[in-house]
Amino acid sequence: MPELPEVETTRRGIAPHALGQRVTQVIVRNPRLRQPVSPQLATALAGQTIHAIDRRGKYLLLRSSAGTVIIHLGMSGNLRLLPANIPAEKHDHVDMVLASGQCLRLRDPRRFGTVVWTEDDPLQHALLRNLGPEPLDNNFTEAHLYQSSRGRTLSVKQFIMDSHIVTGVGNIYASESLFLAGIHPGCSAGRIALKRYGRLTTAIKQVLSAAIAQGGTTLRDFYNGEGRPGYFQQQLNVYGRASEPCHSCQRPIAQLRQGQRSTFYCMGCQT
DNA sequence: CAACGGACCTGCCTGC
DNA sequence: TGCAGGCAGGTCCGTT
Repeated sequence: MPELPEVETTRRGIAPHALGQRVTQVIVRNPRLRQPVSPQLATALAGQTIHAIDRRGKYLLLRSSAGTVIIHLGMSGNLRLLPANIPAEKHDHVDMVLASGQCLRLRDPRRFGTVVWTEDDPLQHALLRNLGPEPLDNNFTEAHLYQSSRGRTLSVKQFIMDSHIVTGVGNIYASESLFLAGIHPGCSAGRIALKRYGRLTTAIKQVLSAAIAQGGTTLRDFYNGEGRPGYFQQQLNVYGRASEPCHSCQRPIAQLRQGQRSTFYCMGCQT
């Protein structure tokens, strides 16, 4: 489900209500996520105060003085803040109850998400250590994409979806960014010139920023920390628009399959 | 090392 | 109505 804009939207939604709050209780109803919920989470986090909520790529970091909860929402997860007395539903796997009477509730039907506890520097955790630059930071540049793609034969779409190259760009925003940059998703990453990577870098930053401003993209089941959907789907140019007319040239949007994922692009605008 | 397919899960939609 | 098949916003792992 969530790419960087949806995770950032979640972070902004929960931060005002959760920052400075003490966690009174942690309820783990089902620890069987893609990797098991840390067994020590409930004991370690209870009694701690959340003093920062950060994001690294698609990971959320709930920081306390004793340690950090690292959360990934997988394909289908959401993290919402709601009154703790609202009954949990089928796929509500983890509650972090706050002193305010609200709770942070993780719902994840497919259980591809992750909830782990670490007492070390979370940025050095195995899940985060090798991530590429943040796409909205100044150290994400065309030079980085250009240099790290030399000698690579895979498609540029799969290349920018590799979190070790740049983190946070998922299936929707990869297609959208390539459309904005005018680059065919099947181009071999290693054969793209520096100048084109300049356009792609700009496009990625633009698309992600615009999506954050709209509260993310809600196709099916994304809701932010306060339970509201995003609106960026109204501005999608190619994703999910197979055979509909291109907003720029009117030719029908094409669809193909890359690495078991659907890709959408315009045959006229992207070369 | 890089590329690729498969694995992990459930829900929803389509078509027979 | 029931059932099979395919698809879905992510990432890791094993094999070549």
